[in-house]
Amino acid sequence: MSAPRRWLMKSEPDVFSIDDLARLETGGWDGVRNYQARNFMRDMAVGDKVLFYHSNAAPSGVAGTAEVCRAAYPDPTQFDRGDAHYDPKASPEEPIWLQVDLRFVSKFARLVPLDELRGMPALADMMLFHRPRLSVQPVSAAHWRIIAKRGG
DNA sequence: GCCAACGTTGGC
DNA sequence: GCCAACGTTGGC
Repeated sequence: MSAPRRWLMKSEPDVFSIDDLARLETGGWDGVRNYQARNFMRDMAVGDKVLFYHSNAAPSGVAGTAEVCRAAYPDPTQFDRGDAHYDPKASPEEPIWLQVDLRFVSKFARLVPLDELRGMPALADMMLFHRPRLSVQPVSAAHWRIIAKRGG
């Protein structure tokens, strides 16, 4: 088995925060409606490590870590007419959107804010800065170590 | 297959 | 809440 890969996944803390994941222990990452983000989730395996990023927050930044506890499967909200993420083009026979489930691992002693990440030359090629709207993205082991150290 | 219009993300 | 960036849709 290959070493677990590393990812960054964004969530608005008003909707679902690191504290919510800590309380629930596991959570489903549904509602992703972007093809590139979906494809990254398709590549995930159980045990992959995830930086939990708070977006649209004050401040935004990396709040903790999680791990993939269930590999990609069809996101049921795409079939639910009453759901904000309903997709009329999807069907149970031909699903379009995927989700993974995450298990809480750690909450950082301090949130590592975006502007701090941005100020670090060692992180300059993070996808976070070059694909600012991508909500699921890979993270190198080196970048992971730097960020986790900052989080305490 | 181009590209304008539109909708959404996410920093601030 | 504003709005820039950018992904997606749809007319042609």
